[in-house]
Amino acid sequence: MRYSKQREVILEVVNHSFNHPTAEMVYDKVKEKIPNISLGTIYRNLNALADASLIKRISIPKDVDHFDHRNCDHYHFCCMKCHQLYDLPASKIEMLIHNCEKEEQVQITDCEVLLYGICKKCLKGKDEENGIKRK
Amino acid sequence: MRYSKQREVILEVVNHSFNHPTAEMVYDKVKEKIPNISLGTIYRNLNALADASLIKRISIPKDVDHFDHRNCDHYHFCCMKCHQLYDLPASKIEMLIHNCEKEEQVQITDCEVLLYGICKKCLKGKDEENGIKRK
DNA sequence: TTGATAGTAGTAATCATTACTACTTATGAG
DNA sequence: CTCATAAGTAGTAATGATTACTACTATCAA
Repeated sequence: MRYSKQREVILEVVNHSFNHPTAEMVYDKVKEKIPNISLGTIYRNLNALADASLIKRISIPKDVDHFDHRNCDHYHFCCMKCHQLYDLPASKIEMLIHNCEKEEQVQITDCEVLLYGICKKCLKGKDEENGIKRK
Repeated sequence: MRYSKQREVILEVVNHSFNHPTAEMVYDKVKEKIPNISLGTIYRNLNALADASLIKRISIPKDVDHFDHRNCDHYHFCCMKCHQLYDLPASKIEMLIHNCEKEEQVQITDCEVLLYGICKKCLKGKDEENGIKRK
């Protein structure tokens, strides 16, 4: 993979975003630095970066893909009321993966745990404060 | 939700499928019993059944949605080589969910664990035997 | 330096999914 | 039972996120 300014900025934007941005959201951020960037370039590079395991792609039912910087293992919680996506700390996942590799004789390279429910805010009835919504 | 023959057959097809069918695959199966069923009817009912928690929707990166009968808890393994989706038995998930609810003060209603890697068959170099492929 | 080729902007095409429309069916109140 | 109402359906059109295409540009190894 050869260097490009566009890809550098896209990676930087994802790495500095803590809201699991969609391609569209990355597009808006990158446009601030490269105003004439093409949406196709965003998609192509997000896919390339995810394939190269430099970022992570998160698929959520009935929603477009989100992307996430790839630091240490963690998992995700999706609120079914405000559709906000939250990070949750990893703890038991390593063991789960290890067990699975042994018992099923597969080789696991990646893991996505998605929990669904109602977030703390919405449980308190403060859902109207949240920003990110599903279409 | 009112009775319809179409929805009954769709639910029956999903419940008797052990290959995590897509809407298209359900469509093909249902057509054997109701030849003039509409694809829109399949989508509408799969969504209704998933919303009513009678079946489960599985979202996989770079793939269309799959559906699954909803029996006891289990999780999924997606082979990155043959793109086959496998069931894996649940074991540690309950604990993980319980911990998370306590620590994060959220209410969890559903859980999807997706592991990625290479399946047993593909590790043995028998990938050409597999059927289901991504676009 | 330079040429092969990966990357890009801009636009058109794709295709899974949803919306729409006119018709059909389930079902519950009378 | 019967019949009005509203949920469901088939068939088709529309949507919209994503990808493909094309002509141009930039990277970088030799």
